[in-house]
Amino acid sequence: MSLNERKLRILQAIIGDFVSTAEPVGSRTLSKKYDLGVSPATIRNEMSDLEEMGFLTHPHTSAGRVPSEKAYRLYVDEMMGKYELSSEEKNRIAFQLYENVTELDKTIEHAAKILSEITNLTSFALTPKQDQDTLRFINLLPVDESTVVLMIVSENGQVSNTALQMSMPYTEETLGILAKSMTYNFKGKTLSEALTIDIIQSFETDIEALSKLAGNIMPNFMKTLEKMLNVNLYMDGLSNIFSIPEFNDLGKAKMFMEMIAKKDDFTKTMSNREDGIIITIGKENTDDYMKDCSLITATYHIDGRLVGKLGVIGPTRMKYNQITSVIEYLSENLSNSFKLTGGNNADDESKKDPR
Amino acid sequence: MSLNERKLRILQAIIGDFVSTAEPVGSRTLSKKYDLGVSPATIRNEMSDLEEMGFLTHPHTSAGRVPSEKAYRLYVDEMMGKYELSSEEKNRIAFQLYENVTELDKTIEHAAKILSEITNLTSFALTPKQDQDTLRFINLLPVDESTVVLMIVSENGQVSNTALQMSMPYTEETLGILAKSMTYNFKGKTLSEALTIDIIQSFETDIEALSKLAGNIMPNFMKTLEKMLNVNLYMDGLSNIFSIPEFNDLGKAKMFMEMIAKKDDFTKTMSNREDGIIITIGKENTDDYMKDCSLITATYHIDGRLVGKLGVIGPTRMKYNQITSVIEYLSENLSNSFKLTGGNNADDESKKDPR
DNA sequence: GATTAGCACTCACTATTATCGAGTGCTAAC
DNA sequence: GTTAGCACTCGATAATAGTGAGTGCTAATC
Repeated sequence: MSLNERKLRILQAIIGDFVSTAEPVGSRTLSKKYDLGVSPATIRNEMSDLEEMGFLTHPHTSAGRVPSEKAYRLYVDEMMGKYELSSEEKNRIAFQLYENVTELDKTIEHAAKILSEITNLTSFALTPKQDQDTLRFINLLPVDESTVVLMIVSENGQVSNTALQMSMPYTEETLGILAKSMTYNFKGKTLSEALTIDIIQSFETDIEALSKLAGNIMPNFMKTLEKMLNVNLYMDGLSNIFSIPEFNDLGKAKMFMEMIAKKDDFTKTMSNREDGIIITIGKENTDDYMKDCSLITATYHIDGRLVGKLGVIGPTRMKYNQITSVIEYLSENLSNSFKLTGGNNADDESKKDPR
Repeated sequence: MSLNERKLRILQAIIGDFVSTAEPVGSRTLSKKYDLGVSPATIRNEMSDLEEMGFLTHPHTSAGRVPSEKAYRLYVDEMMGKYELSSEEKNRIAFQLYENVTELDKTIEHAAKILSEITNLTSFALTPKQDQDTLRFINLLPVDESTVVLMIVSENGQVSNTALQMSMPYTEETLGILAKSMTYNFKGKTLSEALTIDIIQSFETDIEALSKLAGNIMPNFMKTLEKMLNVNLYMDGLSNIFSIPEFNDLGKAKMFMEMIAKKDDFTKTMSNREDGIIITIGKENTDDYMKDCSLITATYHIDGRLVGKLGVIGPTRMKYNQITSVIEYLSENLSNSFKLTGGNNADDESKKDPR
């Protein structure tokens, strides 16, 4: 038994219908809605074959057919035509995204929002892993008698600072020397490399004052480095699950929410996914708790190097073609938007110094 | 008809029972579970009185009684005994909170998490409004030929910086003069004051190079100020709503989620609430969409000045006494934890410079 | 006069049964 | 190979009866 042209057409029609209605589709409906040129009886025979081949299943004897995960995989790999984004979708992505380009994190957060609004699914986005970023410039600035600001600038332009309340005296001069020396020592090292070095050791100097100052500042330096490596997870469209028939029962909705709420696990799973557009359907997902969901993720680049992820999670029944195109377009725009602001500026968020 | 001792005892018993079971409570149950010293028939009579007085309602004729919002209000105002936190609760708050004191935003986020875990409700926390914070120090640092970092330090220790990609030449000297002049002009002004000044105007100088440089930097300066004023909202325990009988129906759960998902509205509502511990029950809430919920919020202080909010939102049936105590204890600890780290340090989160 | 026992009545909830119809699978005719 | 016809399946919906927690009233009791 082979997957001839007609079988493929029928399968495609079933997938299309089921994806939009969420109802098992029967032979009569199919022959009425789609111009297949054969009678329901013939369709029934073909369906029966398709079921035998594993592309369709039966919720129960007297129900219509439902595509299996194997069918979705076939669809995604071979049958899914290119989806052309509507101009409304394109505008939305382009305008709303550019409108919000100020700070990386905010833009990423916003991208997740747009994505969930267009797809009506739950979306998420990860900020780039910064572990390939290298140090470029370190400075220590006296603000007043007891406050020093430690500032770190990375090659990618990440700027981080920490207000230190000093418990020991210092002079502007020693600070300057220390800063220069730190820059000299760490420039060009990746953040993770810098972290693995025994930093305090490496700063033994003969000048006692300097060595003491270094001992004071280094722990904070490392803490800050750690923070610069952080990946942030943003999610949006959580309440969309209530409009998805698959989760139309409290137990399932709850499971979904709980899966999503474990941010650490989720972040890990997502950052482990390969680059490019990746679609995993149902049981293809390695995590047990996602066996009922499909996941579409894409990578976005900044400077052709920094890599973040964004995507959606939903039931296996989803509009793979539309969503894939939207994610693709969005991730391209995201990459571009950061290129374009190049000549301009980039901001850094600020935090409080708890005294 | 007066609220005599016995009526109060009965009312309290009903509230207590209903709060923990979520089931309308009947006279027989009441007389069995609580030692009220009277028969069900008497209780029925009293209940009937309490209903007439507006403290109880009847879902339907043959059901038990349910406390009205008026009853909760009475309970909260007059009958609610002091709830002593269990040592487990205390430990949890104290340890878990201190464990995480690094950066204001992270700590606040963590506080929301602890709160939702202890109360099993949805919690939220707002970072402080910074509008009374004043400027203290402004600096411009050359990083390389085309990159300058604008750094702003506020009196509260907030540190913010922006990596600027310069489109015009500059010297270290002019940068220094401009920074000093900016500090001189803005020191002591609140962030919001600084924002309302026509900043560019105020920087007309006779030195052309300087004036040009200022024109280049000022827009970014203002953007950064705006960001320093931002209030962030953190939420946790969203999936808790699935365990609350009141939301045990998809429609209601959805409404709840959608209400919560409008972050901007929600943030506004919360920051408008008065200081101290505020309990609003059902229709007491001014926002229409919260008419079925109760809200308990508290204020936390930092440096006796900076004020943020945290609280929980849930059904009108909630453990007012426990939750109030937890929130109170948590907000105190939050205020203290920032005092205690005083001698130490405080970090600033870093962001990416998109080029 | 307050309290309580007794009892009829109410009404949500559950289980049971009947009905309906979309859909299949088989057979026989085209 | 395709199709019409038809019996059969089974989930979904509606109708019905039964159950029990709970009330409200009345009359007896303390």
